[in-house]
Amino acid sequence: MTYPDDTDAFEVADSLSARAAAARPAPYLEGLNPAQREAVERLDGPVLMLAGAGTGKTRALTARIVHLLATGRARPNEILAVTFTNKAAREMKERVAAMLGQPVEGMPWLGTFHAICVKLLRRHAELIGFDRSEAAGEAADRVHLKPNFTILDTDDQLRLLRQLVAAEGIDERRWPARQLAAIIDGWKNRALAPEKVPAADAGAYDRRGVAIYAQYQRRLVELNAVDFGDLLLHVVTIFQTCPDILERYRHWFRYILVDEYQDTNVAQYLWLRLLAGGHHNICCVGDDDQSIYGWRGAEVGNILRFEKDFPGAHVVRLEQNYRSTPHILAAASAIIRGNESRLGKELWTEAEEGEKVRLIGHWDGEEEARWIGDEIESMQRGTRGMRPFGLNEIAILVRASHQMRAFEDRFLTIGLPYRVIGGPRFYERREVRDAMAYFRVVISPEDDLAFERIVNTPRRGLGEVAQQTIQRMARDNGVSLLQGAALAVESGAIKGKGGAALRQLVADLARWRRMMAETGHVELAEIILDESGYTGMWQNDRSPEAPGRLENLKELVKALENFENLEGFLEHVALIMDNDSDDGGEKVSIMTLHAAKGLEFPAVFLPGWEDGLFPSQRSMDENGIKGLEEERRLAYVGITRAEELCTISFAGNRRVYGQWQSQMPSRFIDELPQAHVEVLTPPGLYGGTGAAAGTGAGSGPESGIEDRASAVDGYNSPGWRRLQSRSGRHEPARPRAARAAVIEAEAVASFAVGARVFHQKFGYGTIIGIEGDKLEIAFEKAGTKKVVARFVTAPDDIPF
DNA sequence: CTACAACCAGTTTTT
DNA sequence: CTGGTTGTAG
Repeated sequence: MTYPDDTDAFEVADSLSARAAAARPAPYLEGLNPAQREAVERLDGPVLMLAGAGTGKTRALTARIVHLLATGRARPNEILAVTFTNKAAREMKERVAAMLGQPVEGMPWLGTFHAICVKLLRRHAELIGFDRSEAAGEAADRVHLKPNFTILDTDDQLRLLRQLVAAEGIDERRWPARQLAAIIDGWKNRALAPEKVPAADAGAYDRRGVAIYAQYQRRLVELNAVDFGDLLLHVVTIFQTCPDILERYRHWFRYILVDEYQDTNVAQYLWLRLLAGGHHNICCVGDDDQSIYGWRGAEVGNILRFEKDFPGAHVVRLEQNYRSTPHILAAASAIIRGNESRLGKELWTEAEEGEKVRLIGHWDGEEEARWIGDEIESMQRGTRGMRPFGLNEIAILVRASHQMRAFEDRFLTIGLPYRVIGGPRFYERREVRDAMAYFRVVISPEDDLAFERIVNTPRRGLGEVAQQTIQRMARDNGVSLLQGAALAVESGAIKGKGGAALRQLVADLARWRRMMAETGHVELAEIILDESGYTGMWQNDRSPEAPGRLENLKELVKALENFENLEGFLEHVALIMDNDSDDGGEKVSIMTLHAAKGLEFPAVFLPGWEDGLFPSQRSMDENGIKGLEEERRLAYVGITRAEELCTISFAGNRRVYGQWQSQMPSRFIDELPQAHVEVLTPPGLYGGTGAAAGTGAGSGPESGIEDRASAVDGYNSPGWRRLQSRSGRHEPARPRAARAAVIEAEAVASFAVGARVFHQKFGYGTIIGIEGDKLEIAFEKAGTKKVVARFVTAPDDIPF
């Protein structure tokens, strides 16, 4: 048993120890403040590094690793350093390398929870499994995971669950499989295997959740697959049931470091406790005030409880902030002080005063976007006595992604370059996943989930019936779907066009598989996509997304060039969902508050501070005070992203799902400290339409001062009431029910050939034919369609 | 089997 | 409003 990574990277440690022995001052300790230095040098026993926003946490963390190496406490491969994201892992690797002055290939255990668990699980896969007796009288045989298991993504996971749910005869409309997937995820986040799910959860998913969960886990093992949650769950299970293995790793990992500890879930927490159980040399870095992932299983409690979990723990507080001005810090501190459950920390800085946090209200979301667009343009030139800002220095941080659209629309019209960070990831896009499914089937013909995905994509005339035939063939003969398909072809079980197409597909797959030996993988990928008809499918597609999808396929093939072979590529993709394609030009960044964590910008805009939107109504409804506190932490994260200039805004009216709604300013606005806030005068409030908005708005004389005090005081300011009174302009005058009745009455009357009408989805059009209650309408934008009459109104009745 | 209209639900997101 | 899913007609 020599599993821990024994690859030698000892020279790094040796050369460093040599340097340390020479008694030269350690360069990596220079410039650290006392708190940082303590966090670096206190190597033994449990340490909690409470690192506020912008306090140099990564620097301390990397210095600590280097210090461990330099003092000879551990070799590079004896340090376990865990992060949440690949980006963080990469950054840490780079910074350690930079500090060491040489690459860190010898740190195999620096990575994300998931990546490290994959490594561990590949070694011990066979320990995960279950006993199955084939039939009565036969000896039980054990089905277990193999080291080459595949990692399913959420899509595959869902497809598998759907099958199980359907087999149970459950109506998916009442009980969506998606919901069950979330429940199972929740259990896995808490490290609960099916048999450990508490009785309190027995009612989940129509009382059948636990049973299907158990089936799902078995099915995964049969498929030799795991989902993301399993990576943690299985390793925890192994540690819990195999003391000898746990002991081995406890010994091997002499020092443990954890980044973003406030984001750990129960499974990760158990994992860490098990591994640190021997020596307790664990250093957790985090900030309870920045825990914003409760909704996906993160437990703030983990960090709040640290000192109880690890008796004798040393808590080091990093409170000197190197990022933001005093005004910004004061605003952030005032907000976060509203939270009860926190360990308590007070950020301070030596930086110059700078600008106050700016607050501004608007009529509606569009005006907010317009104002921010104008403001950014003037900031580029330098405005209000401030230095000019480059677009790369500016970010807009929103609570919910749908807020982004107003900005995108506005910025497109004024030609302001922007980039959206986050959003759908490259490897999650349909075309990319389809293409990868083809690769998967070629590499591993027994990958049933991938086969299912591609068997009728592009359309080959293999519908539900044909696919069921294939599945029956496979099941009856105990073989994979692909082999089942081959049997179906030979036996002629599938007739006609579909049969011929399937024969072709099976032959193609076999041929591509043979080609793997002599053809380069990039070329092979192109051949597969081309000959399967997949590329052609999108070329023939007239929908507006098709060109983009073809682009993505090209990009995918290009990405292949960075790998030795297809297998290596797929392994990489399973764990890494990076999407860093950017031309690097000067652009404003738009992202969610969640996506902004860990980033910083000289100037930050925080729009949409309205009750219900931020704090989010749903968060408060579902999690009460805990939900509100998490929202407050989100506000804290948002403000502390700003280095020099932070602008908070809210709108009096906002369109929510197409309906106008009047909004109340966020309760967080009340929590802002007046002394550190400057209230800007909303454009248009003192005359005009907002066209004159922007540049000069804040310089208004007394009226501005009056508002400044009152708007921070609350919702009763004159300025705010004026904003509210304007909201009426969006509301249709007639009550809704009356309006509907009128529409119905008039609509029936106006249905005649030649009449101009309006449809919710297709817009304006002219009636060109009538058949019973169906109208044939030539729409101006959407072409000719047949539509049920009640979905159509005469345009005069359109209420706005 | 496919295409298209109707229906419906709708934060935050990483691995 | 919008996108994703479901139901039905050809």
